[in-house]
Amino acid sequence: MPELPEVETTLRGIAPHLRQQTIEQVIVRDTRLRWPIDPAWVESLRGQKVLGATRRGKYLIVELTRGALIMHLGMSGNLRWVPLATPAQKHDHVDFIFTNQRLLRFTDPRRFGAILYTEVAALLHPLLADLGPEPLSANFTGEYLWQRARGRNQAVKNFIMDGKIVVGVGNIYASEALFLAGIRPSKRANKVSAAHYLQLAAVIKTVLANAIEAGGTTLRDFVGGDGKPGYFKQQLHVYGREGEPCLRCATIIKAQRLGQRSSFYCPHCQR
DNA sequence: AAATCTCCCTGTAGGC
DNA sequence: TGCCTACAGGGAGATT
Repeated sequence: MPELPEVETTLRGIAPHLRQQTIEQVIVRDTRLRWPIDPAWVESLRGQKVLGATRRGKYLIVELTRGALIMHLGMSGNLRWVPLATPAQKHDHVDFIFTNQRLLRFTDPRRFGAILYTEVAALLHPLLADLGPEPLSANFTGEYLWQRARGRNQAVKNFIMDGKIVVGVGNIYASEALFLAGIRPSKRANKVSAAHYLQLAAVIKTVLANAIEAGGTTLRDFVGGDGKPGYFKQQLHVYGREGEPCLRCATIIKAQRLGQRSSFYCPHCQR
């Protein structure tokens, strides 16, 4: 399921062939994504040139001559290059065809994903305007996390999964980062020490960077912009390992639901 | 303001 | 084999 590393992997896969290309045609087979796709702006895409592609949190932004596409992969989405005229399969909802005869295809079985168009600066869009810092940027630090945690009584796992605090940390990497930092997921955010937040910020950066390096985590059906799966699953320490021994101390990994999400931790390594 | 809850959706796994 | 149910989860929006 796409978290920040999977979105970054997608971006890196699609970006090289996007730049300076002109949209020739957009085929929408199903408008029913997170928000319905509006046929009015779909038509306005024709003839627009791609100025660049970026990422903000888990949102992909494709800057065009007169606006920008904002895309989200949701739970099960992927965006990848396929050979022109590849027959559309079930859940292949949108095709972008460029004048160089390349085909960018958006697939999303669960349809939690989104494709939006904005004529103002994408970063000012309501969905993006209030997002927290990028975890891999220099202004995301342990000091910042500790400051934001003052007065926060929620579980630290939910705290770091809040996009207003920091973007891109989803359920898998939150569990992994808390394991690597030795912090129990259920610990109240305002009870975590400043020293532990320094650790936490550092491991969030490394776990995300390593996952990007591995091409993301493919649990079931994720593929990057080049259509290939990611290999970070092999490096997961606790996620999905309930009942199995901790890789560090052999204590049995436990699962616990926090904020309607399953969380995994080692009772011995994480306090 | 902060925290929690509900909902959107389909594929898969497990029980019978 | 098929039917049924539970579960997975990003995150916006509503509610507490």
